[in-house]
Amino acid sequence: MPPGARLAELHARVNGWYVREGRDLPWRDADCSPWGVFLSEVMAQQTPLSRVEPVWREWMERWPTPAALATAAPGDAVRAWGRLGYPRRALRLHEAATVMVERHGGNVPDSHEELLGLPGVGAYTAAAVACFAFGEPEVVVDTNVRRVLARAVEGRAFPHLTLTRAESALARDCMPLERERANTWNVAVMELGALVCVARGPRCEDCPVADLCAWNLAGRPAYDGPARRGQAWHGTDRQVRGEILQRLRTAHGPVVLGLLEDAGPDRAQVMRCLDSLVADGLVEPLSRKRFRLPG
DNA sequence: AAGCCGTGGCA
DNA sequence: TTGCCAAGGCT
Repeated sequence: MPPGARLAELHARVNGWYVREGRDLPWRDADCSPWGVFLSEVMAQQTPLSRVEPVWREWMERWPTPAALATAAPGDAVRAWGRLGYPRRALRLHEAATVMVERHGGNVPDSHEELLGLPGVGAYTAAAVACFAFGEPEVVVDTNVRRVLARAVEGRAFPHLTLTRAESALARDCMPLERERANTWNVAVMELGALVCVARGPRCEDCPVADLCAWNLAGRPAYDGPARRGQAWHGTDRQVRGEILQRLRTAHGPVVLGLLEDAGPDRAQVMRCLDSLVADGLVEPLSRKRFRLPG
């Protein structure tokens, strides 16, 4: 990307904006544990932070350390997950806590590589935890960062459908070299994407780099790439799985099959979804006709 | 590597 | 109402 002076200006503006406007989220507190950061990153996957915060507080109070969660039944994690969505994340969090106890002395590992070895942790989460919990200058690329760079640098309304090598390289090249600035930059760009450079209705009037933004300078041209295919919902297995799990969450003990069969209009589909939930470890069959969250 | 995996708010 | 989108990961 741009020559050094332009890049330095970008860093100064974005980092300065973040210091003024960044949200005071609990996992951003200086005294928040790495476990708290780890929890927040997994909960935030594909999930608005407004929904994450109350659940995060409950979990931190109930399971303040990896060891505490590892001691709980996986089903307790699934129930406490509530309706955050993608409940397999709750299961993986429980598994990750177990791995931390067994292989990392009960601590969240501090390297990108070790973090990547944990269930439910991919490139983004590993980088985010290494950076936000341990100060490592990893390249953090999430949907917000991708959108900000697509606009500010590439002059496009949205990034490509999938993360490309070129995008990762661009993100790396845009990061400040100095360690502390790099750490602030990572949160700051994400925050800018979350609050100002949003997907729909970007608030360019409030953007600290509007006069440096390639997309804004080009007159904010419309997105011209391939259509982003939205995911269907009504009638899908995901909807039925969600309904089955919700019934098990709200029940306190085992639930008989008869109370699950009408979780969707198609009984065959419901049975298929029940099987897939069992296969995923989200549901435990006590017999052919009684089910509960995994104990 | 495209498709699947929840849920709810907002335009 | 319908579709889009949200601090992605896994197969």
